[in-house]
Amino acid sequence: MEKLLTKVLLDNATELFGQAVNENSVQFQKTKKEFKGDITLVTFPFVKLMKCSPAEAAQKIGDFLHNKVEHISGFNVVNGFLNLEIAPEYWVDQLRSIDQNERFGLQEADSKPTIMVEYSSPNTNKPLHLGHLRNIFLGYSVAEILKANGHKVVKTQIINDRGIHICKSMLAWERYSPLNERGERETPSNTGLKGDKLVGKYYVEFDKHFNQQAKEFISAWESGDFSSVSTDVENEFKRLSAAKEGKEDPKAIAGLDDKIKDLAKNQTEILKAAKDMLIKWEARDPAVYQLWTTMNGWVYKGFDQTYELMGVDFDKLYYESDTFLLGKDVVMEGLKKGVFYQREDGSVWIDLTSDGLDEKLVLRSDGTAVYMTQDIGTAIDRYKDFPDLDGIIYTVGNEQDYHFKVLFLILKKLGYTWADNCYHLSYGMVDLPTGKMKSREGTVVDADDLMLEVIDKARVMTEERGHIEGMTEEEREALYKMIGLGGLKYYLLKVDPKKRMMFNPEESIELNGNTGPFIQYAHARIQSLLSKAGDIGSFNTVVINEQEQELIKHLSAFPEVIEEAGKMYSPALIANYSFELVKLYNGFYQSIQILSEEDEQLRSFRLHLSKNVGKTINTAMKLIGISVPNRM
RNA sequence: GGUCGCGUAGCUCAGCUGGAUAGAGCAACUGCCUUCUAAGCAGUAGGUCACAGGUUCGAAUCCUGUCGCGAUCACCA
Repeated sequence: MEKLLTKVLLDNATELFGQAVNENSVQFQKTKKEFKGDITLVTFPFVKLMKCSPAEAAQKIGDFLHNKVEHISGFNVVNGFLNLEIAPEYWVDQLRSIDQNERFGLQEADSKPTIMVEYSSPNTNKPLHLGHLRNIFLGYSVAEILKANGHKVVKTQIINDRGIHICKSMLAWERYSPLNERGERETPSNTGLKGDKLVGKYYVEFDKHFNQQAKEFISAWESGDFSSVSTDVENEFKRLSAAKEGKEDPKAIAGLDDKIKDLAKNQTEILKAAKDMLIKWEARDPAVYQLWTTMNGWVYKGFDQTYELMGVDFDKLYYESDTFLLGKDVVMEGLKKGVFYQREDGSVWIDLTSDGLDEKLVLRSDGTAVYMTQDIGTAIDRYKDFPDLDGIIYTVGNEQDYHFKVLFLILKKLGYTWADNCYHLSYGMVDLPTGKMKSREGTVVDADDLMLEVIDKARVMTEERGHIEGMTEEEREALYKMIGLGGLKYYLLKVDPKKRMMFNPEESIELNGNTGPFIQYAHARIQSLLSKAGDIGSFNTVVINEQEQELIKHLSAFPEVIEEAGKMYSPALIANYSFELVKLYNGFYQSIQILSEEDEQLRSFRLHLSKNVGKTINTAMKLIGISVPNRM
């Protein structure tokens, strides 16, 4: 309707305004609740052209549209705002066409270019935590939203399966894992621990010894004992300690203490051992490689379990161990082309100062790759893997904003025009009421624990309410899972992804208000209603009330919401839309009777309306990865 | 210190490509289940949109500055 009205105004601009007008000056908005009408035109932009007061302009345009456009049944003017009223029959027609469209809101599948969405990039030395949950749910949802917009989507994850951090877990496991009576070290099968948890446990174990060894160095140094370190280290320690003298600012002192700690850490035997292991790994040392394969295997099994519970999947997996060497030749080519430059020590850099950024290293002086090198190579590689790829979306926290800014800029400078289609889906960190999540302080919320907790909470609360008689044990378990995870996903996705958010454990398992279960409940009620109704018949002419009209109006907006959510990469728009829809429906549901309505036409209309609200809830929730029950 | 982001009700968040009297949920308080699922509905109360300027017919929204919070600025990943 809005498009139609805009077109009518533009087509008749000369007659109305005396000259052609820019499309941007035609501003429609939803009519505010307190005024009569459905759609409102802001008339201020036309006042000058028409050389009259806003009220007169509105009156004139209102008269014109009223006569010209079929469904405009009336209008009123308030403060220069033209509130247009749309005939109820128009909305009834809208409902009919929504009803006939099984894929309401969705664009034709695969009608738009292919987009890759990378939405998980776990390290294999630690289990997944709450931050990963936001990341993964967000990326999964955006992938689904893009599909709904007609894009072909390749879901992917990059698995960080190599590097010093993995070696740390490996080393600690070899050194500190107790042997059982059969002489075996701990494994997932002989401990019953999930593989990622077991490996994570040894990463923590490494850190413990690591810190202990560093501490020993520092106390030795503080007592003047430098017997086990080089004079360079000795001098550096003395320099840092001297710098601390006389400093008042606790932050500055803490910074220096950190540097001292790093210095000590670098001297530890255990870190050196881990580094040796990494070198052996890179040389494909059979024993190290074997250990690496085994332990990563445990982790993947653990991750798979977590992903399954989360209800997410991937079309293509990338492993860093396969890709970490990529990009070097591209850098060498870029060097020849003059995109990069080489310093005396042989390291390769790019100067981005003219773009307002810094100089950035892309190859170390020893010729090895850095993170950036790898990312350049990997991106190019992905376009080789998927020749019809149009863009890549990287779902990564906003702490890496700078990295991606640089990455895309480099790709562009290297001449890859598709760099413009790469997008960093940057999301804000998740905070806890107690502050930031810090692994060192043990305040990290484990993904598995959290999911089991919300499911358990859903169980307790569902049993309390007792709508589950007659359900099998399996059905009940599925329901608890649906509600618990629905609540958690909704909680994490309802806020704007770009924003830092607060995770309140209490609120995340709430069932009332703006929550997943609230929306699921509405769906269950609708299904219950429909199953009691039997044949829902058909309707021709009905007189609908304001609530019904508002509901249809809101339903009609669904396709645009999906489109907007796709453009903004924002599941939050879908969540908020759904919440509004359910609030409107609940108001309607509670204020009228449906099954006992005597007017057959009206009864049928209301059932159709309910059915389509249910259908839309289902579609919308699927887009944010949430399933909806028929009973709860 | 440079760069980027954020600051809206007691709490958590919408609204931000400028438009009417700034909206929800939670928490608090009032009502509503002999009637389709009360995980619901109706209502009351709660605001210097961090602060100060500027642009505009009109600013929570755009610009500048100040304050506060966060991130980032590695031959780490």
